[in-house]
Amino acid sequence: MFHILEKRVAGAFAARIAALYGIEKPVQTEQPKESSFGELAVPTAFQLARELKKAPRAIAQEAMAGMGQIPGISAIEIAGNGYLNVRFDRGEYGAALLSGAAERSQAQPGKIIVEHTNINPNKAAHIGHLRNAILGDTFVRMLRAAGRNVEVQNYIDNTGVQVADVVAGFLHPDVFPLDSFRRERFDYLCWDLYAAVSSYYEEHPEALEWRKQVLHDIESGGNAAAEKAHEVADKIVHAHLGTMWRLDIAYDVLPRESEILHLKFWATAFELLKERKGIYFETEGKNKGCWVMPGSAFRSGSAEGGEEDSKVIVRSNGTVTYVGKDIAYQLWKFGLLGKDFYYGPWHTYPNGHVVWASTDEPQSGTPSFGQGSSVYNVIDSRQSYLQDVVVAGLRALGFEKQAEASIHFSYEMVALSPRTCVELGLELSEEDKKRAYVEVSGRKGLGVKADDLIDKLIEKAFDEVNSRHAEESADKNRGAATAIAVGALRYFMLKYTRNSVIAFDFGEALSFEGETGPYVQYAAVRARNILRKLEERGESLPDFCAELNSEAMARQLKSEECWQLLLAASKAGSAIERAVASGEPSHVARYVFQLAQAFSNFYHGYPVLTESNREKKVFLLWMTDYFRGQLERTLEVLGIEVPEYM
RNA sequence: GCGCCCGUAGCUCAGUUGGAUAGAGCGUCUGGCUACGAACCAGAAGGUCGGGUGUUCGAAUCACUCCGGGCGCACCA
Repeated sequence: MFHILEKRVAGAFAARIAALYGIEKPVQTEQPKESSFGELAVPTAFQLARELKKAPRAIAQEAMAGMGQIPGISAIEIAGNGYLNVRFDRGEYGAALLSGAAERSQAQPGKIIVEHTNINPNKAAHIGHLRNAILGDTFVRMLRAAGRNVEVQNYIDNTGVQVADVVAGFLHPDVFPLDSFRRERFDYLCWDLYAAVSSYYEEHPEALEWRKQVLHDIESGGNAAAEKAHEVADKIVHAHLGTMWRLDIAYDVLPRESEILHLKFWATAFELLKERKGIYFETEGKNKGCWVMPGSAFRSGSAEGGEEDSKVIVRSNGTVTYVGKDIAYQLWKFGLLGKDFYYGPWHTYPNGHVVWASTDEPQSGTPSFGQGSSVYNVIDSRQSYLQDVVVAGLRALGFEKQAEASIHFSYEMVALSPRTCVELGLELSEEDKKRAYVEVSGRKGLGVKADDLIDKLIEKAFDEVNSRHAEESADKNRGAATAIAVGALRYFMLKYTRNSVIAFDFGEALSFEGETGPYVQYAAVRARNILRKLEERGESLPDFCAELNSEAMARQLKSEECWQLLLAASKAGSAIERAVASGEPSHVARYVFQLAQAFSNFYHGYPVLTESNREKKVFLLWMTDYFRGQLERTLEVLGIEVPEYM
């Protein structure tokens, strides 16, 4: 509701300024420094001061003088040197919230593709992958809440070197006897095997021949290595989908590299790139014999930097690099390749949603994917260089609009705090101990597995729930504990802004107090409890619309404290909209925490059930119900469920 | 060497894109449960926004510079 008035006020001032000075400019609104100043502040007079060569205060006066009535606004005041402070009509505002006016955002045209997770299918997922998937999934939820049409893709590199390395491990049981690994879970076995193979390569560089051979076998197909590669990748993808589903993360389609190869996506893109001179054949220097993209295409600063800066797209042996395939894939996402995958159902989630995977066999009656109008690639910031190359590829082909609509949704890595490394039994060098954090490494097997972390969180939450609800069954308590664990984890990954490095620390991640998911869940649970207790006392929820008109609202909202609480609760839409605009899920997390704080204040300040004044009691019950709804709705955007009790 | 990111309370981080007196959580110290559940609430202490110069009505935010840290810059992905 808040953002509707925000827009209305901004629009009214913009129109006024256009009429007064002939300046067409969007007007910004902000939160006043003090709540006593009003609900919205308009700093526009300051921004116009230079242009108009006038004192801000004078501009503010002129702007206000001819301003007609704005619906829902009770007063506008000039403050300080030229702030325009706007006050809402409290009664009307409350009544509008009660009637639920215009809360649904209308659908927007075009499809947004969000690609996230993208884990190499050769080992169990770790906390770094969790940040990617949680950020991506939450961004998807934010977009959908804002009325956008979104398709979720999870790209599977099932033919790459990482899979090949694990396959090489399986093919050499003499060197890597399977008995020497923990085998209760396939993805965990591969985790250890991958680390073992990687370290074996370090000591025996000649063994790298295995990798080459396996990659070659995978490409030609119809042999033991190719067979094994399929088995490994498919099993691991299922494991990853299972891990992510624990966190309520699902996908629409899994485009796989094997089909990009078989369906010759690259060959088509290659022809286009050659034809439109996006890449050229290098005849001399270190890149002799390769097809390369000049550095000037994707590096802003490099003035004809020469071959040093250029990026090899096709190797001298004729094989294509990952970036090359990525360009083809990106073209497909926009529907620019002139080719499509075939699709087969890969997995059906418990809620009935089907995730499809690409295949190279024609199928009938399958849905269509791709054809996006904009594309978000959720990839960590270390790969920004490669993302720049992909975008440069589109640009070189003349797809300027699509290049603009290709967004690298980047985020910083998750590292481990030195303390957590010690807890994991990892030996740290002296210099690592002094660092603020230590980088995770799949190759070294250095990291925290996603499922282990989730298990640990559930275990701890289970203890907490049990200590409070010994009367409930273990099953029910485990259900609540799971919701709490997921809430804690998702919130932890979302509370930081994207470009802040997370130094993962067990102590912090396992905390359920303060700025955490469980704190917010707790607020929602308590709101529900009030409403439940009402029924237990034999009363029923009043018909709010019948008992509260705008006069009653105005009377109740004269209380400054109540008004501020309600105002805070009504800002969910505004918070989500800002978060979408800035592409920053942490803004939503921050908001929901403030929302929970506001409710906790309300909870302590106003005994609802024992209120003797009928109008006030109805009003307080409505406030409780409104808070409950806002908390639930916003948590849903964060992918956090509210347990029955906790 | 070049490019990107970061430096804000003891610790971990926000700061609505240049706005009014810089905010949270944790930790520390005080106080509050025969309860709409204390996974909570109230209060206190804690700051040269890394240093400097500049831009203007106004800078944590923009520019330049220096210091300190991180990450990239493969015929790996």
